[in-house]
Amino acid sequence: METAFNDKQIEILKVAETLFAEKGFDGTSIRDISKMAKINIAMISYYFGSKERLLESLLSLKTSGLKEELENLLEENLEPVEKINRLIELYINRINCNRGIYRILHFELSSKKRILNLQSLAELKKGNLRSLELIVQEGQSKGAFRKDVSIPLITPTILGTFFHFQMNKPFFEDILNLKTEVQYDNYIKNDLTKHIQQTIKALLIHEIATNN
Amino acid sequence: METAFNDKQIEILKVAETLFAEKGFDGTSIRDISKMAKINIAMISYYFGSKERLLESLLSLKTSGLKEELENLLEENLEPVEKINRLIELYINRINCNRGIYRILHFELSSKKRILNLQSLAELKKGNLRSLELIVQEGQSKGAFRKDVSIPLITPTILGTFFHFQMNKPFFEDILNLKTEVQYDNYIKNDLTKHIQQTIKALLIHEIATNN
Amino acid sequence: METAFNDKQIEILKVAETLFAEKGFDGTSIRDISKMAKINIAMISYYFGSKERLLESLLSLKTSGLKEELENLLEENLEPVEKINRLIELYINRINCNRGIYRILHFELSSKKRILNLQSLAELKKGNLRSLELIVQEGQSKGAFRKDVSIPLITPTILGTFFHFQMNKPFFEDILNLKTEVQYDNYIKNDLTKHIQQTIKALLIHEIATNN
Amino acid sequence: METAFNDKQIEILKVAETLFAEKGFDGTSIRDISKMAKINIAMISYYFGSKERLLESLLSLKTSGLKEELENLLEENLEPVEKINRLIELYINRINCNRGIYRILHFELSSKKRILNLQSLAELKKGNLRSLELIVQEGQSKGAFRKDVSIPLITPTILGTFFHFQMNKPFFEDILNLKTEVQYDNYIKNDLTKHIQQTIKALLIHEIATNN
DNA sequence: AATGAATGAGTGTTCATTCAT
DNA sequence: CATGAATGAACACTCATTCAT
Repeated sequence: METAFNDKQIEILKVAETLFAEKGFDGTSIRDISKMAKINIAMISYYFGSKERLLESLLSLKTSGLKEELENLLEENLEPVEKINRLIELYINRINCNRGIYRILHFELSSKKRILNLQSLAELKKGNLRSLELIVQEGQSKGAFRKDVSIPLITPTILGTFFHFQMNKPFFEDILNLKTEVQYDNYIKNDLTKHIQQTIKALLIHEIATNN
Repeated sequence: METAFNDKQIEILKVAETLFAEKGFDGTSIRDISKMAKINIAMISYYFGSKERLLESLLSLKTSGLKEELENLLEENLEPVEKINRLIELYINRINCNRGIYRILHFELSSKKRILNLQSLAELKKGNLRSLELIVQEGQSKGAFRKDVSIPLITPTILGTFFHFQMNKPFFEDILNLKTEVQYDNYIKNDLTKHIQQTIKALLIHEIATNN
Repeated sequence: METAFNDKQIEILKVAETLFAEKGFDGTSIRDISKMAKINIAMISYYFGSKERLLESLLSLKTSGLKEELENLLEENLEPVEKINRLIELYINRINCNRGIYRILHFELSSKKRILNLQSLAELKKGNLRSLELIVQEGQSKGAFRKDVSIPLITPTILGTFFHFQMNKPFFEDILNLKTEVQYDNYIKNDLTKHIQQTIKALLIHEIATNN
Repeated sequence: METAFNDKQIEILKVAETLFAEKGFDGTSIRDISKMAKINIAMISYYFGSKERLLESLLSLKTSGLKEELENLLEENLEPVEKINRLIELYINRINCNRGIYRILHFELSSKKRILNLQSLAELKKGNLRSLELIVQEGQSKGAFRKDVSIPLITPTILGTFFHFQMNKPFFEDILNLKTEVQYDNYIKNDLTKHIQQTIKALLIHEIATNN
């Protein structure tokens, strides 16, 4: 638990999150951050060591707690299908609150040979997958879920759907006629979440008749 | 049809695609490109005007033909479910061949306030959506597909699943034990494609019983 | 006599000496010093005022006592040639113990328009020269030494020979096959010292025949 | 022979030499150089790759030709003692023309763990030593020189004396009453050179009587 | 008396682009 | 038509020093 950030550090992290989300990691300079956070440019190196380590701090801050939330969900007394729905809700909600950072986490980082704390990120992903496995296997043993489903590919479908929507925000705002930020957020909370839940549910339950 | 590129331009575009895929748009310098393409650094500005316009050229080159392929698919005499499967195959295959550029197209660009030719990209996306709509609506009118499906969200599920898998390549190589490039590619062509087809099929066909 | 340094100051000075010797004055940051001395970075400015004044303190500390040693030597009842030999020994030994600081004293400082306490350094050098003069003049009056020798240039020959050897340490380690630090130090104490003594003796005594 | 520098490069090298001589390598910024050379700051990286490689270029430029000069000297039909005198003259003259760079070459570099082209510098030094050896050995075989002299230590005495004088310029200007640059240069050309020649000659010829 | 926090100037280097030829 | 040379702005980062406590 070295993550005891002071006020200025938190301010920097907040600004960094915003800017990384807007312009990507490479696209954001520490000058941009220091200017928007109204701190001296040297403070970033001073507090975090480097731009990359700032990102690391941001990642660890934003991903903290997810593991616990998932574990709590596992303990709850719910039907498997309901657990899946809750898991999707939890994912969407959490990621929606931390859009920028999750985009970096899942996409920008993948394309770089970064040295950074990828180990802990991989652990996080593995933990998430393990939680999902437990839920699905529970449903399978209860006879509620089909058994010929590739569990590791469920997460890409959940998160990928969300991210693709998010990444093409202007396009969807246009064709779905979402004129305000509120409308857009509501669409995510209601329609998009339901679509993903519906999709995963169908995948897990649906008896595919004969072919393919 | 301004796309009459000469040999050097094509070489530049090829190199640019590779490097953009590897290191992202911001992460790639025109020095890198000019070095790898063994051309003078000034050529890029000379031929394409700027780094951004080089990207535009690359995008238009790489997305050309997709529209026609989709229209051909629509004309074919196939069952709706089979058309969907073919469409998914077509998407995956095409995108898999142009990984780098599609990643930029769908993710990197979204986060920038770029001035570039987003109009034509939006048109492309709209065309793609329209094709999908036609297929789904055909299936719905034939009674093969459910009617309470959000068609615009199908594309995010198809492409998002693929991209998320792609972007987390090292992670999936690890947990799926894909040791060689060939194994990885085969997994995409077979398992991942099938997963997406299975998912969309289930979504479109599955009669969701009572709740939700 | 403002030189009443406390423990921390002494620790800082010790570390500074080491680092200045290793990496030069410009090449050493007060961060390096504070880190190695395990004190707060602000301590250096606090205790010494500035990096330059830290150097001044170090110089005055390290050069203290030399004057007295020289004066004691003058008093001793020795033949002039033996006094010269002892003086050379004294120089070599002393400088060899304070390599880093003497290098800065004689070389690095000369190239800077430093404001620092050059006056006291000049006084020191003048004192040293005066001691040498007294010894040589004694030898000359006794008829042991030639009279056509430029006394001020003797010091450059003594110290310059030593410094040049020291500064090209890796080179001489190589060609003289000095594999360990001990071998190197022994070479200085024995061979190099003898070479300088031999050189100065020859210069002072040798009757140059006819030409030149 | 890659050393075909154009006019601007030569201008940069000239300025760099001056500034390195004045303020040392670390003490000189490429901004200083670019400002004094009236070129854009980026040109230094453009032409030389880096500040360190600029130094390398400067070194190779300034040390070129020395080897040939020494070899020519070896060929000449002169008495050994005269060859030594000429060698000293040659050294002093050459180094005096390239003060700054030789100071870096012999002193500043020694204190850094530089990766740079130290190999070629070591070769140069070895070559110089070899030339000296040949001359001294010739004198020894002719019976003109003593045989109990450490040849590798002769160079430190020659160069060290000169450098020490040079490095303490203000001090010697003071005590030797050298009021103008011309007086100072003349002192080097005449008195200092003669002192060194006298010293080395005495060392090589003088029969040390009994003791020591 | 002592220090963690903070500063502004400075570092070497790389950037996309332009210009003269 | 093509390019080597050149540019100024920007980059991440480190510097010695100061200040509030």
